[in-house]
Amino acid sequence: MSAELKDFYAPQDKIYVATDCIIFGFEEGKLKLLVFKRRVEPLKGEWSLIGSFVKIDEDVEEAAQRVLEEITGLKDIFMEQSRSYGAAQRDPGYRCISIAQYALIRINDYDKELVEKHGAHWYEIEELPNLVLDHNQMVMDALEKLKQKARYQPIGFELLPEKFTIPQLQQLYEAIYQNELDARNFRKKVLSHNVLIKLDEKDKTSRRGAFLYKFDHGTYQKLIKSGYNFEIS
Amino acid sequence: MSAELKDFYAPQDKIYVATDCIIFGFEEGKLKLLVFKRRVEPLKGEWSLIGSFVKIDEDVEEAAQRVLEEITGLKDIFMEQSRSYGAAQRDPGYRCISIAQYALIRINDYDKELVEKHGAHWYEIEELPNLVLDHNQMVMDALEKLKQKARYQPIGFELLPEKFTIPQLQQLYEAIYQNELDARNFRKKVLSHNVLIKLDEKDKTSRRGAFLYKFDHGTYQKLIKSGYNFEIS
DNA sequence: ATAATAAATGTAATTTATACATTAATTAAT
DNA sequence: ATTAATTAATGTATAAATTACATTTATTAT
Repeated sequence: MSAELKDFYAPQDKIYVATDCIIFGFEEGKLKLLVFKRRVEPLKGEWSLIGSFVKIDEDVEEAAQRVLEEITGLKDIFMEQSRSYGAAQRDPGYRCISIAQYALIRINDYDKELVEKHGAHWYEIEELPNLVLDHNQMVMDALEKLKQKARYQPIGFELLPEKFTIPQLQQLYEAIYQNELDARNFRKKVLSHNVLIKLDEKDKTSRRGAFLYKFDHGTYQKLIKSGYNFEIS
Repeated sequence: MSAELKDFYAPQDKIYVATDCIIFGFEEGKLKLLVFKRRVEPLKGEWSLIGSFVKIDEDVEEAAQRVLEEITGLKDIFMEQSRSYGAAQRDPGYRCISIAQYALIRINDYDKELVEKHGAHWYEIEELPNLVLDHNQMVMDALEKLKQKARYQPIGFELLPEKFTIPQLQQLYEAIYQNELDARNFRKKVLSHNVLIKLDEKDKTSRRGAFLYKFDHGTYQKLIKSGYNFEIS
């Protein structure tokens, strides 16, 4: 058997596989990121994304969901693969590749308690501290993917409470796209897709109060099956 | 030390990391994919993407370039990460995750000779055979990424010879998008970006002959720096 | 000289995106 | 009770982009 084929049969180089979670949340009109104090040397105590090594009998997605559940107590969180980071020298400790996945979660007080127990902190995306290794790059890449995805699929709703107002939705898109949108044009556009259900309730955090809406998953599913394009702004 | 932290310090589960190459080419107006006869059991002799295990001291990108060079003799091929495949049971042999990368190469006779030596074959993308494992899925996903990318960045030129005609370019975009385009509108649009240089030569495979163009990398670089959007159709 | 082929070209109609200012509902203060 | 303050809600005109569509031109083969 040739050396080449032998390698193929019995490859010798196993590598640690990790997954790191870019956890986005939305609060007070700001896009936020959940970061953690690193618990191990080297760089112990530095800010870091949360991650885990992938276990031998575990899907990579499972590993990420496991980590998220440990931290937030939530199951079935929306998550998308961002990309993998495979540079040989990316981690000074081990040879370790990482598959970055971004998660969208609804921030609420319950989450925040759990989160604090893990020494974590919600940072505004515009005010992130330095993170260990290539984690800042991971955040930038994931944000780019989120921007892309949000433009064509209504994943933004994963970041909002079930009931939300149009101005809240606009703030969210402004935070994701990092630019301002015209209120009239925005409202026209999102309502034109007919996937929002107007409720009889109002959110009363402003003086006048704004009507609450919810996302119509049923209509949405029908529309995507018919090839409808959900471009927003 | 807690069990959790100990795991973190000395993780036990190393995993084989592979990279698989989705190699696109363009010939006779068709988008094509380079596939190989699998050389090892199980599934020996079945059609497969080409790939390799990533070596312990090798970047994942390096591994893919190494494989590509072995097969085609070409260095510095255009390549983009598609996504990773991390299901625990995806490969019946080993626990192995794979990072799929798609490559765009200019098919020519020289390549084809080298390629045939490796038991490979250029299949039209519309007529792909069954591939081993999750490789058909990898192709579908990579094609989707290629479509996305081609819409906003002129990567299609990586698939064409240095000199090409507008009708060839149109055929290429039709093959990638898998739909037909209007010749007048297409020409207007691509020329409007001012990144094509018209040459004095004609390609004479048709009776009338069509003017050859080349891509103006310099102007392109300037334009992207100024934030220009290269949407094509 | 003619026929066959594919390249090259312009315009009008439609759709989509953009810019922009006022009125309406409600609460807090007096 | 009246007024002021705040933010939600709304329409229209203009500009820009996209789409649909048919004829002429250059060249080669007969």
